[in-house]
Amino acid sequence: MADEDKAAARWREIADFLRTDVLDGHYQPGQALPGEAALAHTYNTSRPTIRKAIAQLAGEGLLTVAHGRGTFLRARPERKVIILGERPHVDLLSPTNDPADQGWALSERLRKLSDGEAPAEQLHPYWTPSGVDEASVLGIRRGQMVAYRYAYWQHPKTRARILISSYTVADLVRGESEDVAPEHFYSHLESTRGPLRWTTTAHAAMPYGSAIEDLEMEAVGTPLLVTRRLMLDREGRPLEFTQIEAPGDRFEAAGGGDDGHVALRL
Amino acid sequence: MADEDKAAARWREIADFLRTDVLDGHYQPGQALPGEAALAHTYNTSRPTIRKAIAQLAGEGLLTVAHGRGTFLRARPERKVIILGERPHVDLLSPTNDPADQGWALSERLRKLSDGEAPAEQLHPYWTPSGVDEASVLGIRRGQMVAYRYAYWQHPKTRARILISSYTVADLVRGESEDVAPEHFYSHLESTRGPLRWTTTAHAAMPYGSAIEDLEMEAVGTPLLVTRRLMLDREGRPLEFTQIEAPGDRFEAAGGGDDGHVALRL
DNA sequence: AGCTATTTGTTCGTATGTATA
DNA sequence: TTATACATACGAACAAATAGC
Repeated sequence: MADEDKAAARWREIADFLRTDVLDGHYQPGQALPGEAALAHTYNTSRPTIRKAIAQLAGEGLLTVAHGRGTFLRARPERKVIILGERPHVDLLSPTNDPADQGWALSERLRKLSDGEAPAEQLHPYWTPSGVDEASVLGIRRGQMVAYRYAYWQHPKTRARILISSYTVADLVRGESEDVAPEHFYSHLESTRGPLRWTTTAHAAMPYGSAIEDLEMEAVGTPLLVTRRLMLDREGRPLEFTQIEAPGDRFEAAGGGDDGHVALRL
Repeated sequence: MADEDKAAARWREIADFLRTDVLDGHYQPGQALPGEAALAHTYNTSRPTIRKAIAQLAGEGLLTVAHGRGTFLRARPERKVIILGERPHVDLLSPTNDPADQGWALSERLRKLSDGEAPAEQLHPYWTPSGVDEASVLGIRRGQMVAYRYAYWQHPKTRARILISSYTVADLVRGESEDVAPEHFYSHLESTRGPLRWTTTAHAAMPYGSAIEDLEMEAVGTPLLVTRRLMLDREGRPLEFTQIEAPGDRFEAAGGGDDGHVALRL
């Protein structure tokens, strides 16, 4: 008897209503939606239910919620392009590689983090045991040592941030008497294991932990775009990889060969 | 008196504890975590708070929650590769293009959706006004007509699904007397607007609406990997784009040129 | 097949804290 | 300072899915 639609949970219905409103252009980017209490009244429900619906849309990247201010339609920024598969394959983390050459700056956050040291010091490698991820990509046992380098870069105009990191199989750059200097990693590997080959991939994942703050991402609704360039020796064994982690709402990866309004070659 | 640290919300603390457990390998992929009631007791809190913490980790892609069964450590499937920037540029949605040639099958879901019609009918274009997204990519006014084609493909072995869709500026494939047949879209555009150029990009976004079910994605914690190939005429004007939407935990995009265990060329 | 216990899902009410204008 | 708006938290009740007997 005139039963309502059926299964759908109330918060899903409401999320659907709000999503339709948003996609139909009822709100302008940046515009505030009615408050939670108002919405609860409008839809004749409770605040927790409204909050669940809003959380859903925030998780879809459509809304952002600001404590004490309100809930807003999220503006979609233009995406910058990260170009992949381009030669020559420079070491983006070499101390001699200046981000300014690429139109980027070292991130403020990086400067703050490296309080006791000169900023450039950050580009020196950390010798550390490989985690499950790095080990899998490099085809080594988990725990085998790698040289880890990283830097946060920031796009001066948009202030968008990226994290560039590199993992090198430690054995290959540790001499018996003395380690290879990081600025010579690539040339050393080329001469000892070359000719080198490269493959580049892009994938997406959800960020967590410090990555969210380090890249200044919205905590929800923004995936991480990971562009990864793997260096292989002449026999196809992985030696190193450099990856760029970037907020998925502000960057895209492009195959080489087009004009490219941008930026960065991996 | 002996107040705890300070700022952090209780559910964040608990999420951090659980995340640490997961990343430290306290659980095996697929293994069930303690129930919500048990966790609430363990952490001396309420079930809603536990649920918030679990929802956070599910949103990070670490856990999956199954109604009536429990909460489980999410297994990370191997990623299949979508190759981009490769020639020749075939029309993946031409009726003459058989998914089986690429090692794929039309998705079961597509068959079900096309109940009244033959499955191949789905590859016929829908003439429809462009939405904000398509209009922006094609550089046309929102609402200007486009030819929309799509197909769901499924990888037979992994059962992973992708959505391939294409938007063509309608004016270019509508004759005065008769429309261009979809299997001749590409050759028609080549002859009227060629020589054609192409650019390919990949980006990430959060899925919503029917995409989640259509691609059989977990509702939370999985971004969408969108690989998009844009066709440009000799003057650089966009004519068409084909995009592949794929679950971000099961696919990655790769620049052409490597061996590739794979699949599909865009 | 059916029943039951377990587990997660939904919803409400309520109270209090914190950020912002 | 005050008002508004979102954030956190608890308790409770019932619904729905699942698994085991």
